[in-house]
Amino acid sequence: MAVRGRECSIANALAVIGERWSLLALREILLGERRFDRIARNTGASRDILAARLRTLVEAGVLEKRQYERHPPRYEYVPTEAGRALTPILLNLMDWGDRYVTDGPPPTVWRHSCGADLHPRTVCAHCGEPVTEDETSPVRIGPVH
Amino acid sequence: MAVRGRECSIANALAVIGERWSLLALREILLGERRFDRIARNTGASRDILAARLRTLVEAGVLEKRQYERHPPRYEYVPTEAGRALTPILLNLMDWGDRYVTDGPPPTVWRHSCGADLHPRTVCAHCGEPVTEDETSPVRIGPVH
DNA sequence: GTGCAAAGTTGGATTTCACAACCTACTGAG
DNA sequence: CTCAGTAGGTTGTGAAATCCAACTTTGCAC
Repeated sequence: MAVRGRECSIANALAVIGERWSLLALREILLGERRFDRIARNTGASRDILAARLRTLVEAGVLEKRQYERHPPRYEYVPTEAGRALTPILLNLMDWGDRYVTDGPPPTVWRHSCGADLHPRTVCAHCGEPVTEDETSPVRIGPVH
Repeated sequence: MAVRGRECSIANALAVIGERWSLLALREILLGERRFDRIARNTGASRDILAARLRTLVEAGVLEKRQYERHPPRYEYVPTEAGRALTPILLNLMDWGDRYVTDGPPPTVWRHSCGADLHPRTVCAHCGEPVTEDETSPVRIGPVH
């Protein structure tokens, strides 16, 4: 898709969710918000840009636009499976922000079903050991165009 | 920091790494590239924007700019601890892109030190169980300004 | 018939971005 | 000595995206 640069699923993913307000809109939706006005207020995005981003996300299959009222027509945005699969990314992003950007205590805390406050850890699906930079290495890299 | 919208470490993180080319530059650096020209070519970013992004990342403490040659002055960019801590986010992003965006096989494959091809899984640091949307819930949410 | 709400769209000013060209300071080839 | 090449940017210009406020549409409550 990308005309230039390395062929890479990170670039492809960012083409879908990498615009400025996309991930914040998805954060609100995964927090349970469903409606345009509330997503706009809670993210701070301007309404025209938010409308464009939501349209992109629907076209990409990350969100579904559902009519919940016929007269007058009213719509809500619900995450698809692809949208729900972004939860780990948002939690890792929040954790990184808590550690390295936000001053003071974390503004938002999540709880896991086990009862503990949720701190995400990314592990190798095969062996279960944590993934850190020195435990991983690229074995095949996408070509640069 | 953000004038409006929810107080949230996701927004704070995106203020640092959410610009269009920042994560792709970090991808190259975590793949081992260190030099401006190679990062520019491999990402496809224009040189002026890349220079601005790298400056932001250095100011934010994600990268360190190191002089490796005095005459003429030459610099390389190396990740700090905060930069290396982005590895799980990039791997999760790549995995999501592989699954939901990229057509065909994954362009880039990583290997974990255990020997297997690396597929990241995000788990609860406390109990080790996978983190999915229905196993998590926000318990305290940052206020909206 | 006035006010309110939801879900956007429209117009205009501002800001950012992309692209090519240029600059500085060296190195190596001929 | 001159020319090409490399590294790491900066500058200028025009195109594109963004921000903001106001407006629209459809219905409901008073």
